[in-house]
Amino acid sequence: MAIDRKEQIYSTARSLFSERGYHATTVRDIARELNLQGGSLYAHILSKEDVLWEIVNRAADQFLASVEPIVASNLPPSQKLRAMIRAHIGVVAADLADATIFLHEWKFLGEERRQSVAARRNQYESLYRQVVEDGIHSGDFAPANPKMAALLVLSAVNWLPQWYNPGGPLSPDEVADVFSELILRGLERICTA
Amino acid sequence: MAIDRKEQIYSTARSLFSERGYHATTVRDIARELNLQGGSLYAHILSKEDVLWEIVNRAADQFLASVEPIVASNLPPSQKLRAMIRAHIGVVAADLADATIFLHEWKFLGEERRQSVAARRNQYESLYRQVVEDGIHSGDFAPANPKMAALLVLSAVNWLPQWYNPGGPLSPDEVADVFSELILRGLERICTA
DNA sequence: CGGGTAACCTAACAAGCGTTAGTTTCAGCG
DNA sequence: CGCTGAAACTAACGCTTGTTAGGTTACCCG
Repeated sequence: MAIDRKEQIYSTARSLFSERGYHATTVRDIARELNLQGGSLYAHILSKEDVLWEIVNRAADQFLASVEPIVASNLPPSQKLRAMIRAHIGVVAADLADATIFLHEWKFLGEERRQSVAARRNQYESLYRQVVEDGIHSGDFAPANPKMAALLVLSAVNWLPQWYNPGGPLSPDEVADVFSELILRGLERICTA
Repeated sequence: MAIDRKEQIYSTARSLFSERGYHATTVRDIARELNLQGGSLYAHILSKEDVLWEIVNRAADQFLASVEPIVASNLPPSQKLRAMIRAHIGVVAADLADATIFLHEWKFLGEERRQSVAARRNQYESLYRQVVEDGIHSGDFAPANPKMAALLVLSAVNWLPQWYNPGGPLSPDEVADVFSELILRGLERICTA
């Protein structure tokens, strides 16, 4: 049985880091979950921080990879935004823990690594900003404040891990569609009888 | 000079807990900021967790107190929602640290206290849900999914502490108005030429 | 002036942390 | 069978954690 202990460690760490937070999770906690002694992990990992680093980076990869092709496509802005929200929520739903760690626990990396993650997070957010700005300039969107409009979208998708339950009544795509509709068309009844 | 050391401790803890997180902040960190020794704090506090408890509870008070009178008023739903968003952002802007701790660090309280906070958070969120549902039932809002619509509003206000800078170009009220407009009227240009 | 008290310091406690070194176990293979 | 290597264990390291006990300072009130 070619069990990959390293991956098991990452997987366990993902659960615990996202549940309790990085600092409240000890190396021995992770080991216990795998029926190991604390020190035994160091046959597979270099340090606790390295584990966090690997998890955060993989999550960043997932989010960026899911959204970049959509930005690069030539869909109209509103379709792009819908597709991006769908893609993002798909990634979140596939692993809530990854998303939580990517959003919150990355702060506990060392200076250098933290900056690297901050850059990728900014990169991700700027993709949303870019689509919103394109939509406003092309006239597809109302002449809103583009920064604030992008922030509204990002707020919606970034807050998702705090409440979304994959076993709940709405599928990831359904959640995405409802949010897209609300963001694009608004809540107030102004155009219909 | 009647300096209230207890309040100074709370204030320092607020900064540090919100910057580094509860577990990454040590009692000695707080003391150092006040030119004290670690143990000296215990003349004023009972435990580190008690400090967190006090901070979280005060923040919960602030948020609830700012929004409850609006819900109880007889404004139309859309005006209520605008006023609530204004009130919330006002509280956030008055102390970003409080908001961050209220949203994230409360999880590290002991079982009993954590449940008490969870209840108050639910109470707060249900106020928004209630206003949205009223608006939908009265016909002021489009017949959207009320849970999701409330979640969109809550996402926007809950994500605020992550990006809002009180020294930035937009005043709290301006931010609130822009968000209100976007949420109520939507981003897409559908009713205008 | 003198006694009390609140605030602080020093020093230490037990427990827990991330991490390392040395040793044991055991399957795979000549 | 005996060797090899990986993977686990035990045991400890140096340090930090939250917290406490006991002594010292300094100020208020009679």
